[in-house]
Amino acid sequence: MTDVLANRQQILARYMSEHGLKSTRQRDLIIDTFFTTPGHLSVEDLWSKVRALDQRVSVATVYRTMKLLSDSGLAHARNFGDGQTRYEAALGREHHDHLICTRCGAIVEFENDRIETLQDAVAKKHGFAVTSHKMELYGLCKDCQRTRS
Amino acid sequence: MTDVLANRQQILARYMSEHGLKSTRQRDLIIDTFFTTPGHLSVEDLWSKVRALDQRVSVATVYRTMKLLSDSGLAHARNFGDGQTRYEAALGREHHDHLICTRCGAIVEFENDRIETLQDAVAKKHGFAVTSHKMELYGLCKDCQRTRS
DNA sequence: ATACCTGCAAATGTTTTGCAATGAT
DNA sequence: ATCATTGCAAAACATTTGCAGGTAT
Repeated sequence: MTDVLANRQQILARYMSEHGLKSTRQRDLIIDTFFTTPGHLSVEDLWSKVRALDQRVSVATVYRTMKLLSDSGLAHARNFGDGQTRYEAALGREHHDHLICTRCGAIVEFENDRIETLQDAVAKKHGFAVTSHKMELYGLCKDCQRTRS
Repeated sequence: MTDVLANRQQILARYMSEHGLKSTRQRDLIIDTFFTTPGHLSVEDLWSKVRALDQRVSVATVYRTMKLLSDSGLAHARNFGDGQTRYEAALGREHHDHLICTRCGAIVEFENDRIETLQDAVAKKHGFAVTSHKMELYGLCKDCQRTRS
């Protein structure tokens, strides 16, 4: 876990110096808050958490910072069909996919190596050099199947 | 092929009568254009095609009609990360997934039953009743790998 | 006649951007 | 000093919606 943290900071530091980016109060706070909050955060979610700690941070900066993290590869942008982009930490995590409950919005993560293997085979067959992929299964979670409202 | 067409019209007719919907010049033209155009159309794409045939059709109506087709199950809404919703015909087609070239935007469709089977198993393991799913592989297509611009 | 539909323009919700001021190195 | 970064408000998008007039059955 310490390794992951050190690794992340290293990647971020390198990325920032390579791109002439600076460390600022807002940036640091946003990045810190993002990486210490589990889940799939929308910019709005993240903004409200950040503002609880420092009210002098604008949404625009949160958008800009998350784009930065996304470009540097430290965060992944996800789109679960609710109209807003959500971000999740990318480093020190295995690749995984999602089950999404269409009633309550619950998101469950899962990994399946055999699916990944098959995906690679498919890509190869079509001559694609795949750099990323996403897979989402939509339906009703256990609880929502019970509660037929 | 004739079966598919007949089947589609039947489903649509039933859906429309069940929901008290009417057949109109705009609606018919939009639906017709949509089903006779292959590919993954954005509303903007579809609108421009429709307007070439009848300039008196507004975007709003195209949006409303595509939502209707989507609700009736005759079209699937897709989101490939370029910011607009794309629609594809749903009937008379096997379920399939997509390979998307991140440079030229090419979209290749594929099917893989073994992946589907594994997806079902995953969902079952987590107690989900899956109603739909999507899987997208992003990368460079054969041509774009060659042309390193 | 009675709903339903349409076009239009205004509204929405999310994300981006121009700009002058501020901040980091 | 220099150049990146910020907040703000305005702009940009894709999409939705209210409403008055038009249309299918």
